[in-house]
Amino acid sequence: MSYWLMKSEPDEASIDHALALKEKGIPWTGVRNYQARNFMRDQMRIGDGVLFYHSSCEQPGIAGIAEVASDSYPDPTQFDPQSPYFDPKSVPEQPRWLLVDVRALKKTRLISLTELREQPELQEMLILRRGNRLSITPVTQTEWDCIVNKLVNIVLNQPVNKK
DNA sequence: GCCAACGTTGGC
DNA sequence: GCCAACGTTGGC
Repeated sequence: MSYWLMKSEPDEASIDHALALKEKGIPWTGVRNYQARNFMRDQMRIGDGVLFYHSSCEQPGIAGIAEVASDSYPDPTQFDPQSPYFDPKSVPEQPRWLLVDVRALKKTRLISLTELREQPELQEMLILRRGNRLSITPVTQTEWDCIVNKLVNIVLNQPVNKK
């Protein structure tokens, strides 16, 4: 079991959108980076903890707690010519892009990058590294504990990532 | 809108 | 397979 940080532009899929679809989760469409795809394809497991991050917006930061809700499967938007995520080079026989469903568990107060940078436990966090653009990054147990227990300080009804 | 960082493309 | 040019990301 692992932990992840996943970036979403709130205009497209905010924590509120995700919470509205809580039961089934939201399909994490639009990842078009091989490294991020490989995380979903090779390493994510149902029940993994997810830090739901709002990016490219007025207040970037962690906005909620979620969990991986499905195995990986082909991203349908790659085959849709009307979609901004359409990839003409991908064919259904051999889909290039995969996604997982993400189920939102809790909306949190917004944890800004500034606040994250202040934490000694988070000095090595990938999202805080200069120039990091990866939309999906692994999060360590220490980083998860710091954010969930110390900064957010919430009790999850349904514990993430505990069997 | 700037720009650093880094991924992708394509000519050779 | 190299690598310069170009495109994208995303905080500020």
